[in-house]
Amino acid sequence: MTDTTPRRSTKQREAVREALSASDEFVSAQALHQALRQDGSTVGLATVYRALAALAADGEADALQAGGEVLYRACTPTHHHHLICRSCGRTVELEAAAVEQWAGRVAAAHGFVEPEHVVDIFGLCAECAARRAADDAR
Amino acid sequence: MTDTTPRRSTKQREAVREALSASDEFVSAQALHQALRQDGSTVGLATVYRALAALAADGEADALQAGGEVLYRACTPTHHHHLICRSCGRTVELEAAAVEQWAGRVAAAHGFVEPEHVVDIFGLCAECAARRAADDAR
DNA sequence: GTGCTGTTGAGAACGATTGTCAATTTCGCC
DNA sequence: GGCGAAATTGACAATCGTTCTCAACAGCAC
Ligand SMILES: [Zn+2]
Ligand SMILES: [Zn+2]
Ligand SMILES: [Zn+2]
Ligand SMILES: [Zn+2]
Repeated sequence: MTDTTPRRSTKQREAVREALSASDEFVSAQALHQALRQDGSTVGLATVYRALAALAADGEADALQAGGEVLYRACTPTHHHHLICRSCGRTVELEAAAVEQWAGRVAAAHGFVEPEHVVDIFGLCAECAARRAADDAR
Repeated sequence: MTDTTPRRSTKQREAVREALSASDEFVSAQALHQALRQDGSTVGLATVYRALAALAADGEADALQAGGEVLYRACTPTHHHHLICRSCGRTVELEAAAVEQWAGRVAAAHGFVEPEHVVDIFGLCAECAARRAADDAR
C-alpha cells in the first residue's frame, strides 16, 4: 500500500504487542484489554483497539472476524491460513500453495484484479471433542 | 443438525425471500429492509433480520461477514464458495472439489473433527477496475 | 369461528467499535 | 539536557449493526 505510516514507539504499544504474543490463540481486543488491566497496566480500551489495528496493518498480527467480533493473533509474518478450534481457540497455522494458486487463478479467470482471500477452517480439536463426548455421556 | 424448526408461512417472510432473490449480489439486512420499504412494504427491521437468519439456517441463503456487517444472498443450495467484487458486490459462485478435500484432509491430519470452512475471494471486477482507472486519471 | 402458538413491529437495549479532545509523551534538533 | 512540533493517550460520548421485549396480530388445525 501507499506506506504513509508514521509510527512512534510507546509503552502501551509494547504492552499490547507482548500481551498478544503471550497468547497463542486468537483473542479479542476487549479480552486483551482486560488481561492488561489485570496485570496492572492502565492502558485504555481505545488504545488497545488502535494498537491492534496498527499491528495488523503492519503485518505483525492476523485478524479474523468470528461471531460478530474481530480476533487478533501474533502470527508468522508470511502469508498463511488457520485451523481453529471453535471451542478452545487452539490454532494451527497452515500453508497451502495449492490454495493460493487456485485463488489467483480463479480470480483472473473471471477478470477480477487485486484478489484477496479469506480461508479459514474451524473445527473441534481432539481434546475438545473428547471432553464433549464425555459431557454428552452425562 | 437437531432440526427443531417450526416454521410458518407469512407475507413478510415471502417478501424477504423475494427481495433477496431479486438481487444477485450480497446485501445487508438493513439494505434489504430499505428496499422493501421503498416498495411499499411495512416490514419491520427486526423481521427482516429474523427472516434472513431463518433462510440462512434453512440453507436457502448464504451469509458472509464483511466489513463488520453480515451480508446475505439467495444461493444455489449446494455447497460452494464466492468470488466477490469489493466495489459493486457482483458475485460469482465457485465450486472447487480440490479445496473441499484439502480442508477436510488438513483438519483430519491435525485431529480436528466437524470441520467447517470459510473460503471467499474478494477483488475488483473488470468493470470496477476500469472505472477506477478512469477516475484515477482525474 | 375458536383457540393455541408462532410471528410481527416499534422501540428500547445491547455489545463491539470508533470518534472527540484536552493532557501527555515521544523524538529530532539545538 | 532542554525545546517544540506532532503523534499518542485515556476517559467518555457517540455510532453502528444486531438482538431483545412485549403487546397486538395472523396462520393453521379443529
Ligand atoms: Zn479445542
Ligand atoms: Zn492464502
Ligand atoms: Zn465490481
Ligand atoms: Zn467448501
